[in-house]
Amino acid sequence: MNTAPQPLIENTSSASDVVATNVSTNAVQTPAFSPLYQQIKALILQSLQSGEWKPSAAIPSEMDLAARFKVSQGTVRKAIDELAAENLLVRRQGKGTFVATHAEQHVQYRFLRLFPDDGDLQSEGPAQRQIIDCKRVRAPSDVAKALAIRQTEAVLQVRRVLSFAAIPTILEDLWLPGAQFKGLTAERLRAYHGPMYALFETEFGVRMVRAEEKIRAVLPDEEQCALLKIKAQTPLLSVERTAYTYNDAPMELRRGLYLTDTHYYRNALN
Amino acid sequence: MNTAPQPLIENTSSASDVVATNVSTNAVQTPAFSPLYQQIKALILQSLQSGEWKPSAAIPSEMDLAARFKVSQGTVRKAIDELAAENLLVRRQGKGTFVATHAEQHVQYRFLRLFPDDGDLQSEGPAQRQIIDCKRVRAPSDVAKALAIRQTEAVLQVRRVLSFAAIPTILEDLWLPGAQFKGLTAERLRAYHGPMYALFETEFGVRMVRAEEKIRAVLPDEEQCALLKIKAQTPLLSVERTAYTYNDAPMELRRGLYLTDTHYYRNALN
DNA sequence: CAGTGGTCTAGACCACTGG
DNA sequence: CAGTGGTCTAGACCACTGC
Repeated sequence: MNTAPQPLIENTSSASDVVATNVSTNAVQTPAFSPLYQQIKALILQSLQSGEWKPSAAIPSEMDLAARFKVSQGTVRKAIDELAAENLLVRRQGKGTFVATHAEQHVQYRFLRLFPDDGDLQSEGPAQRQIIDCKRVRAPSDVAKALAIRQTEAVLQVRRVLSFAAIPTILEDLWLPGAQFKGLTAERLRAYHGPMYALFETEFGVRMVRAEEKIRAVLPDEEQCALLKIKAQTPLLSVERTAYTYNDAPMELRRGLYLTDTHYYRNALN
Repeated sequence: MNTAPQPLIENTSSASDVVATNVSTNAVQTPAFSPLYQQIKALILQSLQSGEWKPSAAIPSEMDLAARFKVSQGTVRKAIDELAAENLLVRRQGKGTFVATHAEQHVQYRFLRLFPDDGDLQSEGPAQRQIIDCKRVRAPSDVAKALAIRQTEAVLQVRRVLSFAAIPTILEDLWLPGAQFKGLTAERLRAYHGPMYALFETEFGVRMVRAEEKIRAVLPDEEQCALLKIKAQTPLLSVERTAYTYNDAPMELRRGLYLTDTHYYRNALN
């Protein structure tokens, strides 16, 4: 289990052999000072990314990690604290620290901010999902740009409709890099029950870690009206999401149209 | 400067006189365990709320606070860490810890999530502001509910238009509880240059700490079209914001209409 | 009861700021 | 140079979980 202790960057040699200190390079004055706990954080991140610890599994205890990295428990703790704050890890007192997952989340749909006007939660039950299409295409230029791939590369394009209480509410198009999602088909999407991002984790080893959304108000075209069963001139929320895995690598572009007659997009500002 | 040490709740008497421990009440089994640093956090919060430390001023050093509260520096540190994470305090290494403010913010408009399509920042210069109206009215029922006041109470209603590069982009109506904002007039709003929330801080001692937004897509009515100088059937983002001071007390209801032709609402998901 | 995360302390040293 | 926040350690004890 325990791999060999990883080398830690010593910014300078000092007291207890691994204490971080500043190093004044003569080169381009980049301070480049990195605290020990940041280095530990990076090492834990590596293990997460490499798949050493699978989603929903427990990572080693703080004491174990402290021994492995040859630092104090407090330093490991601070590293884990940050990773937990970023929703990459989940701490559970008395049990351990676990790799976060999009499945078995207390709130299904971690990234979906649409809520019904009345009932507080998305407690109208899970959305009904209808996969319209799933095909392999050459990446359009805007998609290629968003996913940081070349236009010559293939992407998977999925179109689906989500309904709440049998009312079509969300029309989504999403694009995934073909390289990472070989073998994804409409059938597999239909067969899977649970969040799509959970399927990505278990079937393709791709973990969506964060996302950015650009929101606009738009009017739908005829095709969109038909799919959402709405009349023309119905204003819709256009939600363009770019989702990222580790290392800020974009892995999904998603364009959603949200019907906001009986739902609203909720956002908290701090 | 230093007030007398505040009493700390001892969940049980233990080692060093103020260590937090669980107390098993025989009453309704509420654990009611509160770590020391949470109590310290609450005390700091009190001082912020009472105005002991003004916005943009420095609070006492960690060592001073530790002495004042009779706890270790580490405990004060953890309390301040959380307050900084909630944007109530701002830490500056080598200088001190300061009370956060809506003025002199690195990004003006802390709560405004609208960005231009091209230029990354809101670097098209500050928005041009036009105060349309500022009047005192009896609180409509929905406003009263949002502000947690009675319908019989007076509220200030402000209407304004924000323009970017001379293009009207945001039409906002906002309601403020009359009790806290006595003497606010259109003239004073026009005279003040800087974020409105900064004016609230300096002139009325009201600090907006967090907010929640409900976002929808809507079509404007004739009056709104005229104010924004757009043609009918232009879809707009409807952004309804409730802003809170300390203790989660709602202090503002704001309804904005955003033109998203050349701007978008940006949101980060973690 | 052992093992895990959570809190608290005391002390040392580092990095940054400003006089 | 003194003062501030930032990092790191070592050790103690507490709260929670599950066997």
